[in-house]
Amino acid sequence: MTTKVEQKERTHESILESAARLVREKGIGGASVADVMKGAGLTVGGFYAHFRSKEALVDAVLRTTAERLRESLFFEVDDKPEEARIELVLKRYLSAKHRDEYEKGCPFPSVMSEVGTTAECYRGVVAEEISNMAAGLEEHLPTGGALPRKQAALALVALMVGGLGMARALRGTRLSDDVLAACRVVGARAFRG
Amino acid sequence: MTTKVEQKERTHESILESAARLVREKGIGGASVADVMKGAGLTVGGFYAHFRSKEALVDAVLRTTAERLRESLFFEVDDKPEEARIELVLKRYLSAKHRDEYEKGCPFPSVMSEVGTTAECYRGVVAEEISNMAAGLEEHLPTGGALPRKQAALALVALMVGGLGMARALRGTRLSDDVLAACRVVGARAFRG
DNA sequence: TGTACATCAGTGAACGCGCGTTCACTGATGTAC
DNA sequence: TGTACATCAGTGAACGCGCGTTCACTGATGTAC
Repeated sequence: MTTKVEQKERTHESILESAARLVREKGIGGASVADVMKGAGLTVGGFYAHFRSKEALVDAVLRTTAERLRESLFFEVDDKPEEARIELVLKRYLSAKHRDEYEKGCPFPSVMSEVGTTAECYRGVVAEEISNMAAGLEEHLPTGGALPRKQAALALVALMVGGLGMARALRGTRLSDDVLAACRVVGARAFRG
Repeated sequence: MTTKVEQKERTHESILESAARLVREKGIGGASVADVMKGAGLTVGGFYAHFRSKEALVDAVLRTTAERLRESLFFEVDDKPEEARIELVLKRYLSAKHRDEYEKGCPFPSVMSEVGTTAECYRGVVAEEISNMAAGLEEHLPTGGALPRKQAALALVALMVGGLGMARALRGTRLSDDVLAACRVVGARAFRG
C-alpha cells in the first residue's frame, strides 16, 4: 500500500525528472513550468506544492543531473589501465550519442550561456558542480604530465563542455563531428602533458 | 549636408550596434527588439523599416561581431615571433578584460547554448563563423606540432569559447580566474603539440 | 525661386501569445471518536 | 467497525507582464512644375 506521503514523493521525483529532461533539451528559458508539469502528467497549478519556485526547481535539476553525469562518466574507469582512462572518459563525453541525446546527458552546455548572461542566480550551483566535475577528473585520471593536475583538470572541463556545446550548436553540419574528434585528441594529449 | 538615405544608413548602423551590444550582454532571448531600439535612441515600431525580423537582426549581429572579433584577435599577431603568437592570441581571448566586457567581445559564449537548444535557426551562421575563426588560427599560428593543424585549430576554438563561456558563468567566484589561466596554459601546449 | 504634392523614417498604441505565479475549488486519503 | 470531519495533492482559470510584430498616423525631406 502506498501512503499519501509516498505518493507525493513519487510525484515530486517525476516533476524533477521531467524538468531534468526539458532543461537539458531546451535550456532554462525554454523549459516552462507548464511544460514541465505536462511532462510529468500533471497540470501547472500543482507545481507550487512541490517546489517554492522555478528557480528552486532548476537548482535541483542542475545538482542532480551533474551528479548523475559524474556517475556515468567515471563508471568503472578505475578498472581500466591508467593510460586508457582519459581516452575512455573523453570517448564517453565527446561522443555523437552524448551530443544527440541532450535529455540524458550533461546539463552544462544547455545552460552555460544563460548562466553567464541573464540567469546569474545559478552561478553558485554551477561553480559547485563544475568544481565537482574537475575534482572527479583529478581523482580518476592518472598522475603525471607536465602541468599542475588542478589546472589540467579545469582546462579539460572547459574543453569538454565547450566542445560538446559547440558540437551541439553545429549539429547537422560537417563541423560537428570534427569538433568532437578534435577535442578528444587534443584533450587526451593535454592531460598526459 | 546629409541626405535622407545617408541618415537611414546611419540609423541602421546604430540599431545594429545596439543589438550587437545587447545580444552579447544578454544573449538572443535576453535582447528584446524594444530594448535594442531604445539603445539606439528610437522606439520599437520603426525597427521593421530596417530589418525584416529579429532573426535577420541577430544573424547580422553574429556576422559582424564575429568578424570584428577576428580582427582584434589577430591584430598585428604576424609581427610577433612565431613562438609568441599563440600565447598572445590566448592572452587576448582568455583575459579577465574580455570576460568582463561582454558587449565588446566574442558573441559565441553568449549564444552557444541557445543555438544548441531553442535557436536552431542560427546554426548556419555560427558554423560559418566558427569555421572562419578556426581558419584564422590556422593562418596566423605557426606550423608544426604533432597533430593535424585543422584539428588543433578546431579544438583550440572549443577550448577558447568553452573556457571564456565558463569563466563568464562563474564570474565572481574563485574558479573564474583559474579557468582562464588553465585554458591559456593548456591551449598553448596543445597547439605546440 | 516658390508652391503643391509624394515619400517614407520613425512614433506609439494595439494584436495575440506564452511566461511564472496565485487562488478558489474538488475529491480522495487520513484521523478522531 | 462506522461515521463525521480535516487535510492537502492536484485542477484549471485568472493575474500582470514582456515578447515579436502590425498598423494608422505624423511630419520632415525630396520631387515636379
